[in-house]
Amino acid sequence: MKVSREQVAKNRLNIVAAASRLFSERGFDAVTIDEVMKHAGLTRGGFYGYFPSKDALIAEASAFSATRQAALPKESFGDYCQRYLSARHRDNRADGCAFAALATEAVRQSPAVRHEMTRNLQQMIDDITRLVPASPAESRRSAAVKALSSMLGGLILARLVDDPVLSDELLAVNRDALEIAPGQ
Amino acid sequence: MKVSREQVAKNRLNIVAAASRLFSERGFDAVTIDEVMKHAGLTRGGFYGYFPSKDALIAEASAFSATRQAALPKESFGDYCQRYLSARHRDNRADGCAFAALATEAVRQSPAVRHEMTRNLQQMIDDITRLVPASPAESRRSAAVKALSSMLGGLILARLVDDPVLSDELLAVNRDALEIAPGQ
DNA sequence: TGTACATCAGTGAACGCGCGTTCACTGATGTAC
DNA sequence: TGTACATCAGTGAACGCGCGTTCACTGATGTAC
Repeated sequence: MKVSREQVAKNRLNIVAAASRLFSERGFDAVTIDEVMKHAGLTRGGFYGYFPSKDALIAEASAFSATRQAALPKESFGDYCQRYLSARHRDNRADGCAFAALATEAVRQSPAVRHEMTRNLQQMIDDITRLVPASPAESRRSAAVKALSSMLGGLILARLVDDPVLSDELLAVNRDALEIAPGQ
Repeated sequence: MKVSREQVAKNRLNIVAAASRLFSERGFDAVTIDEVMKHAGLTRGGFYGYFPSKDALIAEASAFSATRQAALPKESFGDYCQRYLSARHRDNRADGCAFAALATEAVRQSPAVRHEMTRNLQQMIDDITRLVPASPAESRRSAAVKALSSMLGGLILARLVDDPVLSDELLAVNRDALEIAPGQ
């Protein structure tokens, strides 16, 4: 069943996109090639026509996931922070920030994955730096790095905890901190 | 080869301690029962005399790891933060904070694991709350939650990134923020 | 433009490895007398 | 206190399942004439 060249391009994209979502939702190990291919509308065996290994897919999916949870074109710093630290983002790992979903396991993947993650983080820092209102005596970039760190930490903890009150507190406290601190 | 009762108690502790270190270092999935038992000085088959399953060990190891990276008895808030965001802590996952090592994968473990993690986090927040210098217009607890979030986020990102300069920046920026911000 | 054929994307069965788990056995512990 | 025996912690081989990966085959695509 050969397939047209455009279909091949679409299939490849579907595979990467499905993988990216599934990995964020359940982690690299728990997601099987079989599942990814099913979500992409194909079957297991076809996978190796697109990628030489699961590792290669993980690297590609890592690069792809940069697009998710990026700052919206005209979003303010405050809006971005509110959105990042929202209950909605906490409860939707699949479509959310890949760092918050995969950071502690990504470290142990191939060097290619860490490299893609690093590129994505650089990009994200740059984006936030552009958004962040300048505050006296500290560079915008430092403010961006600080904001990103606390948002990430807050979201990760809010997801981890099995106590809804504590989870909400973790989001709210960090949200408040970001609203006031940078003087926005 | 029956073994004395005290030896049994020691063995059990060794198993949990070895598991806790190994899990922090390489994640729950990558560590095998075989490895844990070898590190505890025993062999594979003996494991099921102590625990009904790997999941049960993970839960127990999660409870155990609370002791690691706790605040030292007479440590100041500043010292604690410096230590948490040190290159040494970044480069030593096995003995470091279990949240920073396992947070994103712990979410998907059994409810027991999440519950232990939640207990540990409550404890950690309480400890830091006691340490944190009061600052005007915000409760000590909020300051503790904020500090913990940014330390965790900063450390996780510093570990993830494959660029040593960026990694150091992530530690340093968050360290500086914590030194100044709470007015210490 | 139409036809014949080579290419190759996709299929699904099968392979093989690793790891969690089980089990029959061993021999030291600790209890009963 | 000493001896005989039951208990049971530990061993290591074996089982079985799941998943990454391979492979022979199929049939639609797209090229050559």
